[in-house]
Amino acid sequence: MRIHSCRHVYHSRHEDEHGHQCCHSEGRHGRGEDHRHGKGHHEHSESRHKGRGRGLRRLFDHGDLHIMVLSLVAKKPSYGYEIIKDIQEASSGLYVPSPGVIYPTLTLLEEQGFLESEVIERNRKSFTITQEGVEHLQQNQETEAIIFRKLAKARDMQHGGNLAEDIEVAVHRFKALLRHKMVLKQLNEDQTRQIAQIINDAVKQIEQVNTLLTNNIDD
DNA sequence: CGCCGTCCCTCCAAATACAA
DNA sequence: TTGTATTTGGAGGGACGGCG
Repeated sequence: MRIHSCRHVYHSRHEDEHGHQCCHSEGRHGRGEDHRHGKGHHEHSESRHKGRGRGLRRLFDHGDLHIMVLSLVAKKPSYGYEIIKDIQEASSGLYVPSPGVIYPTLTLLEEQGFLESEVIERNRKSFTITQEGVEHLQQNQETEAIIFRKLAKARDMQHGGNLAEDIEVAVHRFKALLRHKMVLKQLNEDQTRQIAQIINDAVKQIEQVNTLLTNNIDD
């Protein structure tokens, strides 16, 4: 999972309230991998946490996202962008799946016959759940319940919802300070090394905090 | 009307963890 | 060690709306 990093899935520029464009060129994105993984998706195991890790665990286990997407589409027909926003909202911004995750998932679910799509206005692909999808969702009610419990816990841990904002402010201050010092060439080689060490230590600590957090969510 | 910003989707390359 | 599954970021592009 990602703790609301400054990645901006499709974040528009105006959404960036401080006017800073944290990364990227334009808010557009990607496809994950092709959806060859046809078999054995939905078996459940707590021990499997694949993907880009660097010590950060995913919020969803293997196949959980499929159930989450099915569940959201079952409630109301949706298109990819809306599903991303729904999941972001449901997790209070703690987890924002990238388009490279959502679109292949939607395509896969469609290929499996659990969803069907229809191109609506503005070339959006609106997905609706099929009877097969409803049955599949019923068979995975327990998984669905676990997912929503995780999301509820994530919401609870948001301390009123401004956690991510606090982090962003801190990062902003940090960047401004560093930039200022570097631009003015106030850092010698030794100081630069020291700062790099501090940053690396901080990263380790943040990873530890995140591990604790995701473990709590799993409980 | 043209420019620009935004929305939405698709494709590609790559990183990472885990299983075989 | 290799293959697989999952996820990410970057890039490209069509459609649409607002504005000068």
